[in-house]
Amino acid sequence: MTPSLSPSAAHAAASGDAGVPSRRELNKAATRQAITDAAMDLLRRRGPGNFTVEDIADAAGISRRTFFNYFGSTEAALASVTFGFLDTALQQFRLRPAGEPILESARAALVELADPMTVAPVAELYSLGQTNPQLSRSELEAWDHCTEQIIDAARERFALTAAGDVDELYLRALAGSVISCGKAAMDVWFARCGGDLTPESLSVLRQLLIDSMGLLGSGFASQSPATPSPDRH
Amino acid sequence: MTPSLSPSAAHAAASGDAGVPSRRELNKAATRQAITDAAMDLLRRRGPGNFTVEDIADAAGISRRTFFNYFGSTEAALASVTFGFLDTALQQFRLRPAGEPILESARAALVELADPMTVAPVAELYSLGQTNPQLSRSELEAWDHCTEQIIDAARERFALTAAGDVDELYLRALAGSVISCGKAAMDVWFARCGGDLTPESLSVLRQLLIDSMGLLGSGFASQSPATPSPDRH
DNA sequence: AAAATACTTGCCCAGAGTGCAAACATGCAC
DNA sequence: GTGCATGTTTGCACTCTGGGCAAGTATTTT
Repeated sequence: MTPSLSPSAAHAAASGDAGVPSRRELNKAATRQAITDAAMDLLRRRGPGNFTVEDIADAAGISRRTFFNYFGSTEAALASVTFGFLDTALQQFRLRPAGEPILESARAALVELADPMTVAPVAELYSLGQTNPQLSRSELEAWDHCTEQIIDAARERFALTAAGDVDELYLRALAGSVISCGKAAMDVWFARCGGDLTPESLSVLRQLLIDSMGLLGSGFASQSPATPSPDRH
Repeated sequence: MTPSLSPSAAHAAASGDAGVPSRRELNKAATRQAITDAAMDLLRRRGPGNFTVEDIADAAGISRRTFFNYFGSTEAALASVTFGFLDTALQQFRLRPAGEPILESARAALVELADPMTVAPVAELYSLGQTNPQLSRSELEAWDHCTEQIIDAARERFALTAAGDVDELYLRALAGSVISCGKAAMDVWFARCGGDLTPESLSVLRQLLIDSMGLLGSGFASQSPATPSPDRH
């Protein structure tokens, strides 16, 4: 099963994304994948903190030095899983129509995450890394990186509908809150379902994500303290 | 020159907080402080990434090994500054009356941060560490830690007023959003005022914090950037 | 085929982080 | 005070990280 790489198409490579992936690109992607696979496997079998970069490199069939050409640390290799996960949400967000209320777009994007194929690696990573500080730190970084990207995406969207400058505080506070709520939903889901991937469990996750966006959209008005609308000024 | 440590009071030491601090506790606190001071000083003078743990230890007058008895890394030593900063906000939050709307409590707690003595170290750390990934990671961790503590504080508060179980999703989504909004306000402030500590700059920060809580309380209702309160300067 | 380019690897080195045991400081009882 | 128990610091030795460099190997271009 050789990849379809006709000589006539070869020149189109190296450009980056759309064209036929060159041999080099395929190799790099394969190596990258081999590394994260090996890392996940070791994480599963030995637990966090009980294996070295050299172990990963050996398992992936590359040298230790090459590992560092791809990732700066064990955690970075594992976090690439979370990055992929959050990129999924981000892509969904970008696909939403520009006129849609932004929280609705966020809700739609987050709900896409409650899919077995998408959430499985992250669920596993989460339960395994729960105890490891190094790992959690990388996870935080991934969420933060996603926040930055949502800020960009939202800024672009607002630039279309609004004339003047966009309020940076609005953008950043909103993006941060959306991500925090998504994270909260995931946390509660893990606590409640333990990363279970059954349809019922995923439906719980989906509902939690929807609910968290609902809370955000209503200004957290509901809960016990009787004042729904905080009078500012 | 012995500190007022009467024999009758001596037994109360070593318990943790309120009693007369023992000699050991004083020494440890002093060493801890010496370390973070030395670390901040080196950060100022050499820039992030241009000094080692050994440099810090030398400057603090302790051995490298002892440094690691106090902090797990250079970044951890620097992040203790941010921890202190966020603890200030947390204490303020805990002091608010239990009946108060929670977003109002959060607003009040955050506004306390816009104080020269409190914000100065963090402003410095922020501007110096802006470029350094290691450092930002530790900052993220500090904010996350604060989120966890706010969750606990809010849970306690709700346990007083509400009878049954408290909704975990509500708690976590709210706490995360509050922290995200506080962070967003700080980010915008740094971008706008560059960590300046003049009264005008601090008043901008105060207003940003207030505005971000307003946004949160209103569910980010205004989609157009025209509505939120105008920047003042 | 040969030259240009990109990727891999081994070698080397400074620095991070940690277990251990000896030295040292402090607290407590007599 | 003396002496013992307990907590803290330090040096030592060791493994692991992370990255510069140059030689080697694969891929692409001419």
